[in-house]
Amino acid sequence: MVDISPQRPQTRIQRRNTEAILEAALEVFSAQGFRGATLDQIAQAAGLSKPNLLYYFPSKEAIHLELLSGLMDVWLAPLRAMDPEGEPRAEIMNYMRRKLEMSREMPRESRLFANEILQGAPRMMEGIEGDLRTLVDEKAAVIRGWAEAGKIAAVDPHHLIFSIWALTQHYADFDVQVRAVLGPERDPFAEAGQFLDTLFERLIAP
Amino acid sequence: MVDISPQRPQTRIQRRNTEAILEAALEVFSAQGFRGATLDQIAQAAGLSKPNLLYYFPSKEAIHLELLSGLMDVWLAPLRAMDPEGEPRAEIMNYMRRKLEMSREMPRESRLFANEILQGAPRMMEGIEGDLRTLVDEKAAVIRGWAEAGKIAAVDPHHLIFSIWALTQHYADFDVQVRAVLGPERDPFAEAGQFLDTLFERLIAP
DNA sequence: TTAGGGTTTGACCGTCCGGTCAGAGACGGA
DNA sequence: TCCGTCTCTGACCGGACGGTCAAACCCTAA
Repeated sequence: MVDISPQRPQTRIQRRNTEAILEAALEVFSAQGFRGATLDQIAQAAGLSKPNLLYYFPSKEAIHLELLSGLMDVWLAPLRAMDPEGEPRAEIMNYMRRKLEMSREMPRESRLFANEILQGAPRMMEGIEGDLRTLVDEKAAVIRGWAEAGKIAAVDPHHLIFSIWALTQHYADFDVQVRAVLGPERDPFAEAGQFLDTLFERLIAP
Repeated sequence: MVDISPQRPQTRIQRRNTEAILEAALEVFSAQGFRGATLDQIAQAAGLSKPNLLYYFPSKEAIHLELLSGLMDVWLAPLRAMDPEGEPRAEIMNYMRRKLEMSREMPRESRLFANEILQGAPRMMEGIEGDLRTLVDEKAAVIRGWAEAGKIAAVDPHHLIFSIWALTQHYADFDVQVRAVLGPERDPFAEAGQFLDTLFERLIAP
């Protein structure tokens, strides 16, 4: 029996294999979408047989769900880290930079997320309407306070956050398009760092 | 025999049915992705039987391809319309506004496109590396000229275009997330119009 | 009205794919 | 060494799905 309960008294083999499976599943799901991925692909990428894979997870859906639920926290960490007591412009710029770095370091996670939202977020709606919305509203209130205090320009806080998401995730989710347009010599993420610094400096400067 | 050649001497029935199929396919593909969509779903949405659908198109892939190739031109039209002889700031702002309007009026097309790019653009690469790249490079050169003439701020033209894509398409592709965060009373697209006007005004002001 | 093509359908096929199962191997504690 | 549990596998199942086909239906132009 495999124990999927919160605290897992796992053997070495269990830990190694579940990790390999989740890693492989992230690779495949993010590249093919849920429906496009097959258990055979995931099993092969993980170096296991399909029945063996199903020994560790009860179903394809369970693997997907495990990835998504694990992702939510990681994904929101940078926003959570935005400090209401910090220096307003630095806090916003740092949030944006952390988010861009996540796009560079974790493009597969970004695409997994994008795939899910594109399909109408059938397996994430509760998390989005719950945790995510709560957190965004909370941070939006902080930003609004900064704007009212004249520390940053008066812009809609929710859309400011959306613009950070859109611009940073674009470089991960549309990577192939960006690279195809820029050509092989240019470094999208390095340039994006420069460009987005300029963009947001000008947007939030009081 | 159905004629799919460039100029089609179609009967009324043919035109009606191929249109119904493409409309239905757009609905289903954009919501489920290529792999997630089934011919039965498309046929049902089009009000036809599956074999009848396959009388008009040789395969699922062919329908998808027809949609994508038709989409490319529509999608790039606003950028094509950017006039090198026009007033620089107005041209850029109008391009952004047209793009945002397309996100509002054609969210399914936007999601179809996003789905394709996310999967690595297996069926669009030639178009992206060809037409799209050529057009973007051409317009980027125009924008660079405007910047060098001091008509707009000095920003990287390619990334300026990317930012317009990212910000406008975000409201179509991530619609469910945006609405879930904003709540049912707020109008995402109306607010986006305001916000993006401010953002790009500040970005490109010389 | 009727011949001929365009149009539609039910039945069917082969494959892919998620998932099951009985049992074989491997491993560790006593 | 031996036993019990954990781990792994080949063979298989049933449903979904893309696609085919022969035959029936219908529309229209002469």
